[in-house]
Amino acid sequence: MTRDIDKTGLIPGKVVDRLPLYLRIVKSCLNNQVKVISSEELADAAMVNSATVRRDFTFLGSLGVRGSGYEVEVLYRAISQKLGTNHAWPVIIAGAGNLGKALTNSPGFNSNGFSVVGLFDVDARVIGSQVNDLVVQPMSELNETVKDLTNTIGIIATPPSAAEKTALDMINANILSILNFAPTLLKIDKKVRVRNVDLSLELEVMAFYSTQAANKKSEI
Amino acid sequence: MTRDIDKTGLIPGKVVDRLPLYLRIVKSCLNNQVKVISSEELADAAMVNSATVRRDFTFLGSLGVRGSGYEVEVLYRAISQKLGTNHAWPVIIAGAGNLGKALTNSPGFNSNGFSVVGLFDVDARVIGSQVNDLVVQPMSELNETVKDLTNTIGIIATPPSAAEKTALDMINANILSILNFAPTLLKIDKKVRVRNVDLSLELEVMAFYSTQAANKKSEI
DNA sequence: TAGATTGTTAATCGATTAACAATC
DNA sequence: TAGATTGTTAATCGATTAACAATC
Repeated sequence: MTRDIDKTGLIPGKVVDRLPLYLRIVKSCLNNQVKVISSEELADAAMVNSATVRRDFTFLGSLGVRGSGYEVEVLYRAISQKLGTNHAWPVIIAGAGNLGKALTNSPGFNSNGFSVVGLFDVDARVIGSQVNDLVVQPMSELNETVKDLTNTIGIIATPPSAAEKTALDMINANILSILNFAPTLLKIDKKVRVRNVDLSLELEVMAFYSTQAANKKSEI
Repeated sequence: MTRDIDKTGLIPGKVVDRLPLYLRIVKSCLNNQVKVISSEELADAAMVNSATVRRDFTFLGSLGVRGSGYEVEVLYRAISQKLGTNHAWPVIIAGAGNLGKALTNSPGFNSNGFSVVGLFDVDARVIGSQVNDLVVQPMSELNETVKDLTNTIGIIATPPSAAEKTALDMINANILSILNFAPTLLKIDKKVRVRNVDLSLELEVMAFYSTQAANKKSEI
């Protein structure tokens, strides 16, 4: 995960990174009719320290009740609001290969306010094909599709070679938040918010720890 | 990205996280016939501080030449060795949906020593279908496929509901390193190295920064 | 020798957490 | 009032980085 954007001025990036995790836990409490949760319980579920939880929540205001804990409903609203997942986020995906299709169908991309409203590709062989309830559109239709939307988030799920051009097309369509799944560092205008997600990077880090473990075993 | 495994004792997790990035940059130098690179140049490419680069490299030994820089070839070998990407890593993927197929075809999963050697599913409708040069196998064949391999890495690309059982199947097949793409925290034996990759989490963090930016704009 | 860049020290910065007064 | 848990302080821990002596 690359840290391309930060500097909120207000709330530390590390805290922001934990909010979605808290949100997921709190939502499962909601589903299970749990009304109140303590920082200790939440900390257990999130695998962090309870002081960290309490400190993190102070960035959302004074939400808890001393002696009792946090009302789940209150937490849910506060975190959603802070993340912005309480309102709609249209998402468009460029690249209708396996990854693009996987993301289009992914529950995380069609809940919490997010919904995939367009799937684009340049390959004539996939344009027109059906994915879920979407039809793959040519990239040339991007502007038209997003022109009446606000705060559209663009996902780059193209091959690395096409990533840069795709980013420019998105910016041209006034998309200012881009999540890039192609393993390339995009060299684009700083006013655009870019987050890079590199799936194979995780694999290499995993290899490191496996090597460590294997070495340790062989020492015995 | 969750920090489930750490505690190398030797090399800090933050440094490990940067090694794959350095490796990619160094590899591109190799491809471009660049023989020597300074910490300053590398830092620029990786978007970190040059002192950080030099400090990170001390964990790999004393690799540089004062007054000149680092030999690209030397760096490449040292980082590959430390990460373990200098030897073969068999990878098996459970879940032959769009995500599983995307990962199977992903260059990052078929380079740097990694190669996907098996793709598994429980759904009779996809078992037997061809993905790249692999045929989707039933989960019941997992043990047989990996029994002669060492250091196999298992990828969970199943729906969340099947993640836990899949993890147990992998452990049963003696797979001790698991990369989990399902949005569930696996409750399994601590001897198994698990890394969780949550794609939608990134989307929520992105939403936060977009909200920030939108708010800032409306303040003007 | 002059110029450059490493490796390392020491300072700084930021994040985590133990501890506890405040208070439900 | 007794018990529990928050919100916050202060200590600790770890990571980053400026600065520079070492040295190619």
